[in-house]
Amino acid sequence: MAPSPAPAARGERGEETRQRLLQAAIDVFGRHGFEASTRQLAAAAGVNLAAIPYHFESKHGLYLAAAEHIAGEIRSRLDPALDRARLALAAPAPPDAADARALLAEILEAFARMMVDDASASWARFVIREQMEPSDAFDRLHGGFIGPAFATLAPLIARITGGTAEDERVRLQVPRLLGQILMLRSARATLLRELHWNAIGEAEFALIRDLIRTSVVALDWPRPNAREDL
Amino acid sequence: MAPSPAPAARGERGEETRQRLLQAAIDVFGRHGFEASTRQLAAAAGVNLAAIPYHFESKHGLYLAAAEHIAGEIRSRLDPALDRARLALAAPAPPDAADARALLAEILEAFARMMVDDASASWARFVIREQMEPSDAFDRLHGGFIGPAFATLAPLIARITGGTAEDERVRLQVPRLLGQILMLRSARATLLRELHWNAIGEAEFALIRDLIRTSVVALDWPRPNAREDL
DNA sequence: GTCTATAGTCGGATAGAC
DNA sequence: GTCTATCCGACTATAGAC
Repeated sequence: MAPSPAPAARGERGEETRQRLLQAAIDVFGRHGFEASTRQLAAAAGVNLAAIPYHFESKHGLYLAAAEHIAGEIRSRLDPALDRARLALAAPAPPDAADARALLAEILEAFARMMVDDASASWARFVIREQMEPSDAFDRLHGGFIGPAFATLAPLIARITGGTAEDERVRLQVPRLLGQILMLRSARATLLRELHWNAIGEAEFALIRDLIRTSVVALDWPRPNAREDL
Repeated sequence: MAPSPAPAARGERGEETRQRLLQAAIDVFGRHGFEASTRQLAAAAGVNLAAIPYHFESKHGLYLAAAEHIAGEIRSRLDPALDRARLALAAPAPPDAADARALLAEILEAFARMMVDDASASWARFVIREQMEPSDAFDRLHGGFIGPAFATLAPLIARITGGTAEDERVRLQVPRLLGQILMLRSARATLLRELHWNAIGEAEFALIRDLIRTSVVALDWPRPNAREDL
């Protein structure tokens, strides 16, 4: 019944154990899903098995904590680009289509960087798992970063294509654009094999970035207000 | 050491048990990954637990058999559209850009149908899992349908955008286009929540189809040979 | 706060009756 | 071919020493 003690009440040693478990949990749960064993988790973290129920109440508690940690990490990576867009959208003079395209391209590029980064491989797996078969952890992911990101992207796209941020056609562009970047993880094995890549380094990322920019420019085409700029 | 008997040697009852296990395995493995328990699998199939090692040697053998079955199912769904494209590409007069666009749109639409169909939910989960964390089952998926599909899509896109099927920029378009459809599963929870959909029915699919067609038309833009047709 | 030891349950695979 | 019964190792969680 009694939850684990508040972080402030814990010593430094305890806090380190907590952090190690959290990091390991993201990786191991990402790879194996919730079915991963507590032994696996404890071994990966290099801590004792009994530390899991002590710090997180249960394996399930650790799972939820991992989801929240992921949301925080992702938000910190996307917020710089998202905040620039938020600022522009809230300004008295909202961005024109060209400005909106530039802001959007920046956000998508930050997202792609994340999908390519090895350090985020485990987060991405965790999130995609929850997308396909949501558990109660999905609420934390959605509230933590998915919802806020969507709320910024929809009006940004509306500035480019016309229409409003509530229009279904506009809103559908958000997962469409993100989906083609998400494939860097959700179709990674195919990508590497068919393009004969061993990994996604800077040279490969340059091609991906070009593709993103092109798809942003193509957003309002074949609509009449398409432009060659950006 | 001795593998399970050849299908022909098995009675009708045995063959039915085998099929039930295969169907259940695709669903249960898709949901829970390889960590799903044999008891879960047997219960879902409505057969005895001991039938798994009998028919498939081991849980792992059942997993591989499930991968092969999935490849066959997906191939049978995509082949009608893919074969039309193969025929056109092999013809003495290869398709022009407009024809290629129409063929491509058909293939992508068939793929989207599959991603939306409830019956294929379990296949899709299984495949995406293998993409993120490939096991030896991925080879069967790749050989079974991913490789052949890629081999047709790359030259088809080359006819639209210019360049050759070996060009990295052309090849990268394949996972990009498929990725924005794959999101129907890999980002399904977000899609439903943010668009306030309960499910993806015919009305919702119509919007998705429009988006696919638009993205095919936009493929060779801002290149000079973009056209307003299709 | 972290450890070892252990309780109680569930895992995959098999043996042998039918 | 299918079943029940069973082995034995791995599982989560807890108790209690330190």
